[in-house]
Amino acid sequence: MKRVIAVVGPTASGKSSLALELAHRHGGEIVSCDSMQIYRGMDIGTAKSSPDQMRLVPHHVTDIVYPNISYSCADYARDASAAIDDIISRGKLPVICGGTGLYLNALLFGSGTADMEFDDGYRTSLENMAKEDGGVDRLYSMLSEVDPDAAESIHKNNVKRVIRALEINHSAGMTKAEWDSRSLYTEKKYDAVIIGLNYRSREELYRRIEERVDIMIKDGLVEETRHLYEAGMLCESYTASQAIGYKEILPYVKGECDLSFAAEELKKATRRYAKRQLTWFMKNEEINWIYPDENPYYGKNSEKTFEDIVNIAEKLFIN
RNA sequence: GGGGGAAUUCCCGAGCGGCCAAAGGGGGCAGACUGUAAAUCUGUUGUCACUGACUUCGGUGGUCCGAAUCCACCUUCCCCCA
Repeated sequence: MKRVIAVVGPTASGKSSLALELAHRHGGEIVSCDSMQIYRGMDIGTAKSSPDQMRLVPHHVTDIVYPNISYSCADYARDASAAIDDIISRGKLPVICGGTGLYLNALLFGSGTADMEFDDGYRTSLENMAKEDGGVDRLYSMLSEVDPDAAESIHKNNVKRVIRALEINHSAGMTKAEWDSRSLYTEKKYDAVIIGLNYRSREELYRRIEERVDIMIKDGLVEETRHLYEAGMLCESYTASQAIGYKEILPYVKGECDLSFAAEELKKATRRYAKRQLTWFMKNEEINWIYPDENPYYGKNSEKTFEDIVNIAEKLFIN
C-alpha cells in the first residue's frame, strides 16, 4: 500500500517545521492539508512556508487558485491524491501537513467517486429562504419531510448543514446516509502514519498562537490584507474571505477599528479555531500524539527539543 | 468644603422587597461536523452529597416572615458646584 506520513494538529503547534524537517531528511515532499493555503496571495495570514523552504522541499496543493475561485473539499481530495501519486511515482515520500481535519479525512478515507453536479440555483433559493422570517424552521421541516434521519442528526439552527442535506436529496435523489456511505471508503487508500502535535498546557498553545499573530502583523499581514482587498479578493461570498487573519484585519484596513483591537480579535479567533481543530483530531484514534511541552525523561514541565520531536516522529515510521 | 450618582457572579451589564444563583452580551470550557470547514452549529459556565442543600450581589450593622433590592454608618470610584 502507498506509504504516506501526515503531520496534523492545531494551528501554531509546530506542524510545518516538523513536516519540513522530516521531508528534508527522508527525501520527502510536502502535501499541504490546509483549506486556506490553497489560495494564491494569501501567504502571511495562512503561515505558508517561505519561498526558500519551498525551494528546499517541494510543496503541493498550495497556491493553486486565486481567492475568488471556490475550491471544495472534493477538489482537494482529488488534487492531493494526484499529488501523492505523483510523488510516489518519483520514489519520494509524501508528507501531508495541515490542520484541516475534514480535508485529511476526505484524502485518507474518502473515495472521491461520489461526485455530482450541484444545482447552484437551488442552493441560492434555500439560502434566501433561510433569511426570511421563520425560514430556518421551514427549511428544517422540509428536511424532516424528505430525510428524517438527517434531520435527527442536524441541529435546526445549523442552516449550512440543513441546506447541504436538502441539496443531496434534491440533486442526488438519496438520503444523506446513503450519500455518505457512498463517499466513504471502507478500506484505506494509504498506509498512513499520522503524527499529531499538541500541548499538554492549553496556555502554552495559546501563548504560541498569540506570539505568532504578533509576528504575522510584523511581517506585513496588514499590507497583505490591503492588497487582497484592493484586488477585490476578499468579497464576502468567497470562501477565502473566511480565512482567519484577513477577516479580522480587514476592518482595520477599512479604518473601522484600530490595529490593537483587530489583533486581539485575530488572536481570539485563532484560539477558538485551535480548539475546534483539537476537537476534530482528538476523535481520530490513529493519531500518534506528540506533546512538545512534556518530556518524560526530565519530569513534568520540561520541554522536548525540536530534535527530540523529530526523533520520536521518525521512530513512528521507520521500522 | 457643598451637592448628586455608582459599587452585581471571570468581564460588561440588567435587576430595585418574595417567581433571583440572579436577564442579556462578552470571554472561558466541552462537543458536533463526511463536497462552502480558518466555515457552520450545539451545550455549559457559584459550590456540593446536584429534581435538593449551601455560599454569593463593596463592608458592617439594622428593618422585615423574607433583602442584590429598604435604612444607617463605613470604604472606593465618578460627576457637578466651590
